[in-house]
Amino acid sequence: MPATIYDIAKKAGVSIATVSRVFNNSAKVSDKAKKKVLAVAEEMGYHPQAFAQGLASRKSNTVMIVVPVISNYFFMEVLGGVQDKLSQMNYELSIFNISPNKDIQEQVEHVLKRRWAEGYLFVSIHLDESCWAKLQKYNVPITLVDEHHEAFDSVSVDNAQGAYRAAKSLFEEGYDRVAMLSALESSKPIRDRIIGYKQALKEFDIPFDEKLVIKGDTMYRDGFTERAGYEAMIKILTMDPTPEACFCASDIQAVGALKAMQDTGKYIPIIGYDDIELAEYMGLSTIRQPMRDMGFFATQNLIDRMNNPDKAVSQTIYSPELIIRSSTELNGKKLDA
Amino acid sequence: MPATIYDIAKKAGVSIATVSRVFNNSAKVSDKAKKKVLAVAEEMGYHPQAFAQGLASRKSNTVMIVVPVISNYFFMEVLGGVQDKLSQMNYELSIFNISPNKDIQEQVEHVLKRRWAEGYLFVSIHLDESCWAKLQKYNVPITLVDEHHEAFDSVSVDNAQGAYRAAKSLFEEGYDRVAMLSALESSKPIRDRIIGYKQALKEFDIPFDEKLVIKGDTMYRDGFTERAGYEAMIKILTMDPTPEACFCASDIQAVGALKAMQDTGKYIPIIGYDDIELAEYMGLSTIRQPMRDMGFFATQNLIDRMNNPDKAVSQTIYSPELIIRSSTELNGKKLDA
DNA sequence: TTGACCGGTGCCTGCGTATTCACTCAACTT
DNA sequence: AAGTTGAGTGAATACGCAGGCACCGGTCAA
Repeated sequence: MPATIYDIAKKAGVSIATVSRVFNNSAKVSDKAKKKVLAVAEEMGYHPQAFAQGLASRKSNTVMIVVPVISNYFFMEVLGGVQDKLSQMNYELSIFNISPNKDIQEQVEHVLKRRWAEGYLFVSIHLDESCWAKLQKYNVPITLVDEHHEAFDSVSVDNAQGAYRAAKSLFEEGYDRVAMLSALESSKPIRDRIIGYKQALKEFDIPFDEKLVIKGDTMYRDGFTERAGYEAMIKILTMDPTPEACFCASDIQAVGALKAMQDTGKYIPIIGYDDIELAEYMGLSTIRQPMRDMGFFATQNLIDRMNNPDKAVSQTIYSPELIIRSSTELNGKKLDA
Repeated sequence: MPATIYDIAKKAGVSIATVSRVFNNSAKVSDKAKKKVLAVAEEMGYHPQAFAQGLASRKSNTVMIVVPVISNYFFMEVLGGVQDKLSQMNYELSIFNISPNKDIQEQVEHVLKRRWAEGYLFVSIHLDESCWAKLQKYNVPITLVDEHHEAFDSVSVDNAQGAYRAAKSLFEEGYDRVAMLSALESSKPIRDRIIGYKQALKEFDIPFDEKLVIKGDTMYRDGFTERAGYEAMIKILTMDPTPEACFCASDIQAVGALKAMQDTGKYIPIIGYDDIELAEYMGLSTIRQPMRDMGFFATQNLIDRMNNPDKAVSQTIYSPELIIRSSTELNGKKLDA
């Protein structure tokens, strides 16, 4: 059996209160007592038990990330940023993976009710209005990442604007028939990006053509996969007439799209979305989302709220940045990559 | 203030014991009492509090992953597998990120002492013998992923063999001067892969040339980055004589290497390591590690041990698989990608 | 000398739950 | 009829720790 605070107290000849103080740097403890306690603790391999501390202090020092898909570039980067901040602040990190098979709302509420963490980071969680309203009642610090709601702190990127910029850059190059390589439309970012795409169309007085919004067939990860991108691009390239350029809903899909172009030997300019690290090395033009920064900042924001529950709700919206590389420079020519 | 078990008990006209039983499906509770309790709980938004449950039951139902680098393809895939298993079993997931700035051993022990989780998954944690010995004393379920030690359950891939196969395949193609695009040698997988590389050299009676083991200059993430791969490949391509082929220590580095070849216009066959999803779409030959499976299996293994602490220690070693794609087919020609 | 003050310390209770044990009451046995 | 079961229940305690409060001894100023 692992040692408890009582064992340490007894062996060190002090009360448990003193042991507790030593481990919490709280109040004053004489150097002598402190050293003795630490020595005994070291000897017996003691350290306060997280759960007991949590219960007694009503603090878990834990932030929980609630997220639907874990194996995903966007999340991985956000996670990196979150962790950067968390280790600065000495907080624990838990991850709750929403299962797509069960009711999302129910799962989210269940997590909040258990009160495992002091603060929650909802990453890419999209709910409808009534659900958000219910969540407010829990009165728990929640920060949204990649989503936006007036009742919660949020950190997001303007997806419509990103798509708008991407599409616009292609129209400006003189392409009229610009396809959008899409993904599952149940994904909110996709819906927003389609909005941005349409907005650009409108600005250039080009009628919206439903047939130019294409997605793949495999809908694993909502269609944000290389495979789905490959499939979609094959469809695009076999259209008649072939679209002149393509805006992809994500870099990952763009990778598959590039492969499809190689395999078929037909090339059109494409632009991705995200600016994952690979994009630079693939010469992929894209829309940059500061994913890591978003994770970092959202975490900071969340911790701020945990420490000050009454502060005003803040909405942080990053502007997506257009990054031009070689994948949009070519024109009917083979990609030099 | 959130409701407690007492509030529910009082309002439902039963004792707290009964409420507890309802939420734990333990023993027998009359249907009538059960329904009443659930109704009241629903009404008051009650759910047992994780920390109190944990303290009282001495079970946290939590698995903790201990890992040095979070933003990393290998880890992301492993994590996906872990999560797949965990959600099947209804376990919580925590992540502890080892900081490179502090003493690893100390951090690991600290984590174990707190007893936050019931089982630990050490991913890519490499310690020396005396450290592993110390960890045994904690007598806590630990499963190693991407590492191997006789005292712990482990799930790993034979890195030496993987590198051996990669190098061998290049030698068999007739190349003699095969460079190894390496990374930080403090990384154990790197050391093992160098061993495999040397082993292949030996088999083909080619003397080992230290100068052919090249790494980049940026050592962020131990050198497992696109950038480091790019830098290293530039070095390789400017050597005189230029190596005839190259074995890369990871696919990510290989991506950078491919870019370097494009930028310089000099191409040599290369082979990567990992088989990340992208590799297929970049035509990158590589050594496949079943990362997701490893995560899944390791988790299963860990949970087995949590339920049966006395079972025999098991070492699972996956055999890496050689995947040939276009990046090794070319010969002094431009990559068709 | 007295009283205020302060660094240190221990006792005790509370945190919200699981669990043991004894108990009740009705159905069932012989 | 008395004894035997067993499902269902509640009181009490344990879990390991934090924190409030009281207390103790010494210092310093009045």
